[in-house]
Amino acid sequence: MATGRTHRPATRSRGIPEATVARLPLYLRALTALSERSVPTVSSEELAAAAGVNSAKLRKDFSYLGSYGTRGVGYDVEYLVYQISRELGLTQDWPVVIVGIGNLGAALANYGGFASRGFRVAALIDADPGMAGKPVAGIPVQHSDELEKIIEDNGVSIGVIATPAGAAQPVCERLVAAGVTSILNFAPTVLTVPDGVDVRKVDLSIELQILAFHEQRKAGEEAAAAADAAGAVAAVRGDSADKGPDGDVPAVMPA
Amino acid sequence: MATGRTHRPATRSRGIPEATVARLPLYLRALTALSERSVPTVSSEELAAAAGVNSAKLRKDFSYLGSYGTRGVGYDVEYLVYQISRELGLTQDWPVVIVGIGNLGAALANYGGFASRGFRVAALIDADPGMAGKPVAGIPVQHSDELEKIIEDNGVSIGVIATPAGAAQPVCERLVAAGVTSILNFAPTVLTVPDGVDVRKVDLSIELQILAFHEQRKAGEEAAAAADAAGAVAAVRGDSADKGPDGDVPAVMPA
DNA sequence: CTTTGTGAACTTGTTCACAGCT
DNA sequence: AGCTGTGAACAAGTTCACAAAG
Repeated sequence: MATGRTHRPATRSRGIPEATVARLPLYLRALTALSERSVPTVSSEELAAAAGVNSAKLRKDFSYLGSYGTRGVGYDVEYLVYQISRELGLTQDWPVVIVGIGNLGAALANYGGFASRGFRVAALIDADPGMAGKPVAGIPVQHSDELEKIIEDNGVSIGVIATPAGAAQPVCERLVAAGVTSILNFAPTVLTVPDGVDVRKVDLSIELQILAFHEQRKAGEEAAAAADAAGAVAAVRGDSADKGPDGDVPAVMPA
Repeated sequence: MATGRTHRPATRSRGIPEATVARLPLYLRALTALSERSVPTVSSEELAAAAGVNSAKLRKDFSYLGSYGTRGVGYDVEYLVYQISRELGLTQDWPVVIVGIGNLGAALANYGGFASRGFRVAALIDADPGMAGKPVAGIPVQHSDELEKIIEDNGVSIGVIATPAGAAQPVCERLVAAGVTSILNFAPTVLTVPDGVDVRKVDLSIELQILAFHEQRKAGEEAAAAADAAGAVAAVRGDSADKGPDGDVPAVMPA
């Protein structure tokens, strides 16, 4: 659909790596805190520490945006706040709808940091007619029949899905059909969308499972280290595997 | 602190890439759905589609776990569910505490998928004495004075932080001091933790900002494409930059 | 002398394409 | 014949280390 966009202004080719984009909000938050404390300038070292990354990465990230620092000095806080905000598109404000006003949807609607940075909750939508009209976070819930009309009237392009898993895909399709092109999905499902629509997912149980993996690995390392120290062979856990490599037995190679 | 763990059992060196680990929960979810529909086997192609990845990636991911498939046939659903569960550490169950029982904490406590897969909410903790004893999701909230005792008594190693931003770092430190080594952080702050402690963060406003970036880029592309088509030069947005490269002006290079 | 900005080296992750089993 | 498992090519992301700028 899009015309071939091969060239770009000579200045700086608009190819900010995805990993960098994902960190800009982090930098912006750290910078905003500095700005509130009226700190005028900050070095890559200090800012990196505040954002929890290393300074080389931060400098490289900023280099994709342009040359915004002063050698020997650092970065001007206000100026960087502005540049990053603009880069992220936060100088305009984005109306957002939240669909599915259960526990989570209500929590999201109440979330303060929402309105602060360029986002405005344009509507709360739920399929339960009993919810209609009830105010949540000061905004009356509307019935999902109104979904298309709300999207169009408010020019909404970002939708948040906080419905049960089963409802997510149909809701997603209605949002997209009505003109939404970015979706933040809290439902534990894979959403299928047409090209040109962005989906990001937030999934509690996936995050916990990743933590469990590392937690288990830590326990294994400990056991192995202990066995190492004792010079003993660790006990074999009884795994009922009938093929594939053995279960993950903490074995020890004597030095 | 850890003993040098350089060797490993000859079988299959325990080095599952992080990116693969992050996808295992996705595969597991798809497989569980198949299992519930009593589907006996599945091909990499089918499973990949269900998990929203491509089949080469899925096969490569599985190859890190071992050779669990059958050529010409596919993967045994039940068997894979078991292997992935074991790999993720979900065959044991993990007691979890949630600290900060506001809107979000309550929503998390009520989240069903929590208990289902190896995780058990061992306690809900809040700093407000008025909350103490109140049941949320059937579990009585306990006061934060009890935090250390709860962690130790229940052998909790995973903590979820759902407090306001300001409280997150102190809470984090108490959790870690009491023995927690994995933290899921919902507060919009960077947590600083000692080595050996894992932190994962879930941050609504970061996700929205990333979406806004892409949304803005889409709008720019559209405008540029339109300008292209018209053979006209797009209007210059009045940016008040005093240095650095120009604002992101959609310029056009005439062929 | 301090701190940025960035090529170049390195590491991690993805995709390709096909040999090897069943 | 069909589908997995995996080396090899490729792409993305990170870190190093230092020249250039103030």
